Amino acid sequence: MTDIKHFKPTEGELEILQVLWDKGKATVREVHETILQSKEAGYTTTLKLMQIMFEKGLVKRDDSAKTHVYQAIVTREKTQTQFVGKMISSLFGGSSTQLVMQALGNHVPNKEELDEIQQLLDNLKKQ
Amino acid sequence: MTDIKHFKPTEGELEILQVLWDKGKATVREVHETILQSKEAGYTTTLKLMQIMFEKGLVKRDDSAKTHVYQAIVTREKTQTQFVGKMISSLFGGSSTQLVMQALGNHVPNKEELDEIQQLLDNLKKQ
DNA sequence: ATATTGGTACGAAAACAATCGTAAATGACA
DNA sequence: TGTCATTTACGATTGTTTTCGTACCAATAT
Repeated sequence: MTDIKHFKPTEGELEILQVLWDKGKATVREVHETILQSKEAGYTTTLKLMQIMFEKGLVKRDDSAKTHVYQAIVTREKTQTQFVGKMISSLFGGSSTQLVMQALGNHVPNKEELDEIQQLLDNLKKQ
Repeated sequence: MTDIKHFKPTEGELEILQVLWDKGKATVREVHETILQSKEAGYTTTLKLMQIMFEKGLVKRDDSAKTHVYQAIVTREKTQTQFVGKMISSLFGGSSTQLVMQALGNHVPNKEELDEIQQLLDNLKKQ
């Protein structure tokens, strides 16, 4: 039995993960600069949050140089699955189809997206 | 300009809303009993939460009798839209299609569901 | 009448998350 | 070497959400 607990990232942690997923690796400053583009935040706030994420095992870091370089440990896919699953059960009565209908109904995808979904749908039908 | 603020329900509030949406109307006890089926909780905890939701305007209540009867004000649909939207932007880089793919890929819908989605897809294509 | 039962109100504590000020460490470089 | 800028470390504060104890109230049964 492994001792790995999988925390659900908080909202603030999610913002940081988003940046790390995009960039692959990033320093606190890089993450902070990115986050600044969409909201007010103090540098040490971001730093502290990333330190906490490190303690939680959400990210790893290379601290061989003065400026630490962070990297996400939890994957985007796993986190998406985690949140989507939670949402389906807490808000869509367990029906993923309901969620799909909601998402499609409220957004209006373009042709490429429609084709992509159609393709996935065709694959599912073949089983 | 209306003065209506739309709060994002917390996790605990969501559990209660779920019950109210299902039942239409319910007393604190009914909500509490239902919640007990899936997790530990004290009665006054549920009560307090529902009182807070009342103050926030998430629910209304009939307090003409000793035992108050609660009812959701926010709709399931609006709340779903709110959460799905937030999730798309915070976890799927703004692409609802990505969310749809995720949900479908991880669940495997049955034939009825597939047909339902296909139908919606067909409608979208006609535009 | 009074005890019992089942309900509401409410304040306070506990748990969790986010923010920030300040100190100490590190490295660049005049 | 000594100063400056940058960074990490960390504690404290603030804000929010959840939990719960206790008081109080109303209806009912004894």
